[in-house]
Amino acid sequence: MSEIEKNPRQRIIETALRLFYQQGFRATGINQIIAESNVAKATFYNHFPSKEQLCVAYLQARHTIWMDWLKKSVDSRPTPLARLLGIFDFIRDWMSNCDFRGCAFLNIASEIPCLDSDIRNEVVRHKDSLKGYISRLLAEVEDSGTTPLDTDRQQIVDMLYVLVEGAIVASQNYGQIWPIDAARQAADRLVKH
Amino acid sequence: MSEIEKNPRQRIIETALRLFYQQGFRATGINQIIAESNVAKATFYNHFPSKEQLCVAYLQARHTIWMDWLKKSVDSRPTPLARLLGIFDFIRDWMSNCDFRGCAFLNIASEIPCLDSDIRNEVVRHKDSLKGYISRLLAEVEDSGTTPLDTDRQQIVDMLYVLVEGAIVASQNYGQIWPIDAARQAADRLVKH
Amino acid sequence: MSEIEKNPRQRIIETALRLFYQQGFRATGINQIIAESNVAKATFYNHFPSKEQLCVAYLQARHTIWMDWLKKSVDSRPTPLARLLGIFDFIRDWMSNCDFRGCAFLNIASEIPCLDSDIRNEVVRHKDSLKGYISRLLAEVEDSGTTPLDTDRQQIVDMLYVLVEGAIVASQNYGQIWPIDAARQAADRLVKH
Amino acid sequence: MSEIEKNPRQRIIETALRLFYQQGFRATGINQIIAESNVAKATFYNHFPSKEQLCVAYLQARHTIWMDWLKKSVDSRPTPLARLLGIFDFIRDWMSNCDFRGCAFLNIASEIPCLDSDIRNEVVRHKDSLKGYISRLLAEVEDSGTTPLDTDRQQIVDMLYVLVEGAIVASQNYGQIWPIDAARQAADRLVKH
DNA sequence: CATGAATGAGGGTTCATTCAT
DNA sequence: GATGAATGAACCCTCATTCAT
Repeated sequence: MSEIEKNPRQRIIETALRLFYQQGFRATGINQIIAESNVAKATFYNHFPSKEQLCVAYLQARHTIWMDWLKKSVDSRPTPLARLLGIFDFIRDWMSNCDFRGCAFLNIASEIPCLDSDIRNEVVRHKDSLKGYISRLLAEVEDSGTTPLDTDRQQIVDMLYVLVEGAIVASQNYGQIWPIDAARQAADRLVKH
Repeated sequence: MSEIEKNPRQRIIETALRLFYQQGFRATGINQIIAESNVAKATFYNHFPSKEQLCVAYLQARHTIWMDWLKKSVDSRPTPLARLLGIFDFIRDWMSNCDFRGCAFLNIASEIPCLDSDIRNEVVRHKDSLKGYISRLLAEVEDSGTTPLDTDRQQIVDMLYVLVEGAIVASQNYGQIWPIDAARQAADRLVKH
Repeated sequence: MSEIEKNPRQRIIETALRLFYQQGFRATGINQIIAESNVAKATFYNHFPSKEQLCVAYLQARHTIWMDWLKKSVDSRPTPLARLLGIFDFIRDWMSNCDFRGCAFLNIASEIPCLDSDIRNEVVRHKDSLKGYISRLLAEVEDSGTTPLDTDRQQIVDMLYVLVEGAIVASQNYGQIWPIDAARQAADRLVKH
Repeated sequence: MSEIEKNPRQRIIETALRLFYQQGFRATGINQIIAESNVAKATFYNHFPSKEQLCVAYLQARHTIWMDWLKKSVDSRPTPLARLLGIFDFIRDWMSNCDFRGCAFLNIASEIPCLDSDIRNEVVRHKDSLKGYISRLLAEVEDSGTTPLDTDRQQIVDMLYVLVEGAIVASQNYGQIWPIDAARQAADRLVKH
């Protein structure tokens, strides 16, 4: 099925997935989006009331895609601990393949200072979802282990989540992999001790 | 000394420090900068060849200011360990006071995907400087301790740096303090064990 | 009968009566009209070939409504003279209740400079009708009076009509009632002397 | 001096005087204005912060021009009464020459329903000025007359003002001269009796 | 060295209308 | 007869930058 045969909304979303991520929100004009989506300007505005709302739809689509990537990668690991740390292995692969562009959500959030906006809400929802996923992976580790964690599990989750964020942005900043490895090692220690 | 008496370059830098940080790079127009700097448009371009170069100067100024804040806060702590962990205490205070706007450098980097640009280089320099500072604080902890760290010191530095970045961006995302506390606790553990 | 049960054409006309009058012709978009009429876009164009033709239908509907208002008000007065001057009393009430938005027909005419258009023709027809009504009311005054007017009746009609128009637009401009009172007083004098 | 040599602001105002009057406010796009003014788009916005503010400037320029026309015409009449009624003679000439486009101020007001806007304020100022002028002309008639008016002068002024407005809009509506003559005749009677 | 005027490309959005179904 | 999708031109406005003075 050629690109042109898909419905306009889908074409717009796919273009947004590419351009918003690679160029940023403000750096990407509506004109470029409609041009590369092969869509008339009014058609765009029939589907999305504003650029901001397209951004919300973009983040929702990105959330699904990225979480699928993550889960698929994590599920391929053999043990609960490998799956938990597999988050960092996935981030390693993903960051290597995205030219170290980093997290689509944090990048957008950097451009939108206002905390209570539809866009920022979508970012928080994504991170909540990620944190929930970390929590479930950690629970599996606990269940499988002989010795229980000596710390409140939620505290460990928070630490792991912070390590994930740090790994992403530090790797993005340097355009290098080592921050992810450092985060993985730190996570490994925090979980084991 | 009234604002108007300062030299134009300084007024522009101060305006940029405010606007670029609060609004973002692309969201801040040259017109707003020159208007709030009480400077003629051509005067601006006499001092800065482009908006991008102003951004570089902005980041350089911001680097000095932020590192001074950090060091002043850290220096007030009594022990080497308190100073090392004091980084997170500082971040707590700072983020509470900046409306959770987060790191000026990472925010700009999110808007500028191209890795090899003057702006991104300035961001890396800042983070290198921060990492070096962490390294020195950790060295003081080591020197004062009875038992040496059982890990390569640079590895710990990397972990701590990643925790710092994670603390900042996670706190920025949620508009809340808990990620900083989680990072501090993780750092505490990593250093002690 | 609920709004939604009326036929589409009627719903469109009623929406146009509201929006064209309150906002103006050009300021009111087709999209707003179809949205507030709960009508599909193509349904609209099935009933009206163009926005301009909707405007014609709007003016025709407005003519009926406004003349009914006028006549109902005038008919409630006891004497021929009271009825003639009752035009101004009606305008007083009407302008007070329409937020001084003024004459729907003159407002549209202001937006459509071209004299020979369907829209402008509709405006002229309305004003001819109004002038004819004034003429009939004046005839009743003449018939009831002992002394005939010393001037050609049509001349008086023209003067009264001009006073009516002046009362409306001056009151609209100022958002005040006094021009209508002034016009009434002038009409009173012109008829009596 | 060729058109192109005048300064941009003046060229823009002159274009606005032509286009806003002939086409209307909303019907005239900024693009047409800048094209016919031979001005770059940004140059336009350097001189006028918005289309609305250009409209204000347009009305101010129009006020000066129109009042000058009026006064020059009135001043050429021999007696106080001829000068007072000369207002209608001027309107006759003016309306014949403007293709019955009518009053620039009332036309704009028809497009801008909101009473408390910069534009509507400018309209009111113009009409206040016109009414003041009528008042002064009437005062001269009174001073020269043997018998004083048996009515409060301000009441007569209001009537005359309403007649002027009615003459303009009725003539505009019909594209004919007779409403102006009717208004003149009514004014004549009101002043004499 | 400092200035205000001017630029043209592009920003996001809405317009009245037509089309296949 | 009724519909929702799609159109492209036009809307008002802002952008970073350059120029003559």
